[in-house]
Amino acid sequence: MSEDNAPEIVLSLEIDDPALADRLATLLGSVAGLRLAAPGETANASVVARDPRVMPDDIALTQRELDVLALMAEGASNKMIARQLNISVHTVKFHVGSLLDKLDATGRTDAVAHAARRGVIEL
Amino acid sequence: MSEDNAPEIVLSLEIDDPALADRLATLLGSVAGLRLAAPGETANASVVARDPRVMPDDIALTQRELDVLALMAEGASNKMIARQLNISVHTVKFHVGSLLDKLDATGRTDAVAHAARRGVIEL
DNA sequence: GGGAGGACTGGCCACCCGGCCAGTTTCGCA
DNA sequence: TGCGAAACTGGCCGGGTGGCCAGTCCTCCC
Repeated sequence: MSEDNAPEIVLSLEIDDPALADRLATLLGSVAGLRLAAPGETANASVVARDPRVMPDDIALTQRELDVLALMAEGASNKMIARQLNISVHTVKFHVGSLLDKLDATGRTDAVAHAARRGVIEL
Repeated sequence: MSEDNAPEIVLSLEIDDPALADRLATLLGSVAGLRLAAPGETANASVVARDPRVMPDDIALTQRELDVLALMAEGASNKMIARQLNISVHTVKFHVGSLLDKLDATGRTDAVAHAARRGVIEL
């Protein structure tokens, strides 16, 4: 591997959709410095795809709500989210309120748990 | 792209090891037909790396902390947890404090997210 | 017997959270 | 051209949260 001392990255595929798995295998198979794991081989990382069936009725969250939700799941406070998204704390609270409403949650912790449960977000 | 009607595959990276994440981002970023997800964006698939070093073992939580953690994941407030466990709110806050410390979390939401990520609790 | 750790409780306090009220702009759609 | 939806902002306020201090019990173990 010449002067490149970094070893190959071994990737395993955990894809439900056969078509997507095939496309990814093709795309990733031709990348130098990267290799797909042999059956049973321990990989450095896995490519996982959540089955679309798990997301029955996406609870119609807006893009902004999704942004806020993602940051909430990181444990960010309203102030941090506001800074991150370049909006005011009030706007964050507005979106959080909508989130609590749509996700039928009693607080931000509950909202993140519900969202993770129904696959809206990935922890 | 010509006759290739297949849309881009959007990949999100969930890698603990910064170095590995960086290498993967570089490698995957130059693959045609494939794109890395923007923050908060919903991806077709995720590249996850469970680094053994990052997961030392179960973080030695006491039974009481596990009780509190489970109720926290249900979105329960300190007052609710106290009632449920027949202890005072002060004791709940004491356990929550230990949880935040052991899970390296900034708040209760972050704590349940971390716990769920490393399999301490099941959502 | 004495030390260590866990579980438990209390007070105090700054800050955060969520809900309420109010308003604005922009966009698409009927 | 109006009308709703989405995004955004503000003030106000009760209650929740988390960090600090303090203490008491109990059990396990050296």
